[in-house]
Amino acid sequence: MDLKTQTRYNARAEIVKAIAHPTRLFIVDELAGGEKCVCELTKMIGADISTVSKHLSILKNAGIVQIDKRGTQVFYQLKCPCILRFFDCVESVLKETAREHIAIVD
Amino acid sequence: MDLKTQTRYNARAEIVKAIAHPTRLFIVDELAGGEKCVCELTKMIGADISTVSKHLSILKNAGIVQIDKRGTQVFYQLKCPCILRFFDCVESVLKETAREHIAIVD
DNA sequence: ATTTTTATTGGCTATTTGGCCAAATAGCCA
DNA sequence: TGGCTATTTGGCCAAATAGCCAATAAAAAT
Repeated sequence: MDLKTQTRYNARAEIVKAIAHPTRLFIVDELAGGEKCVCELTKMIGADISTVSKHLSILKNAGIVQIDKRGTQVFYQLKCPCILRFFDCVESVLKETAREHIAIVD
Repeated sequence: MDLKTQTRYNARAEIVKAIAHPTRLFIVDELAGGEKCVCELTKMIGADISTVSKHLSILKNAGIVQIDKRGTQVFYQLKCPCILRFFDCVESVLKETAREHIAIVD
């Protein structure tokens, strides 16, 4: 694998890694319904606000979300809703795996 | 966030984490063109075969690939080619980010 | 001007991940 | 059987990740 190919896959992996966390998947799913501020997300998630803020900055640095500051609040919104289509695929992997496990038991 | 929701997102994250690595993204991309055995992939990747084998087992445990043993070789193939569609989205995030960076310089 | 609210950053620890090497396993052929 | 090839597994270490708390920043309200 040459350097250029490697660099390309590194860049892609950075983006995938950004959503490879339960909390961040949840955030992306929530943002699908429209922008939310940090405190709203924090309430839903139930972790420390500093933790949620760090998750959001990971998503922002990956270019997946963008921010809009209004007053003391910061609103996050999805930049590429195409990510949501991927969730259907993840879901189908889960369903297929579940089906196979059932088949073994039966 | 209740326990059930948390469990659901944990399961999803396991799958996303499985492809959140440059080498594993490369493997998935290669398998898009048809099954490959461990040694073929190892040659392309240029890492230790044990390293490649571990990457493959991560993909297998996540339910993304399946194996077919023939003789001494183990062939891996994509189980859910829908993952490939997601790559287009990753690519568009990268392009958009690049465009913004250029806009700052201009 | 001080306080309050909202959010980010730094520091710390615990855990997970990724890579290599060495050892073990499994099938094939002489 | 013994040797060869292909693959997996275990052990170890270095690096990255995730979470909390405390400290800081910035805008709004009193």
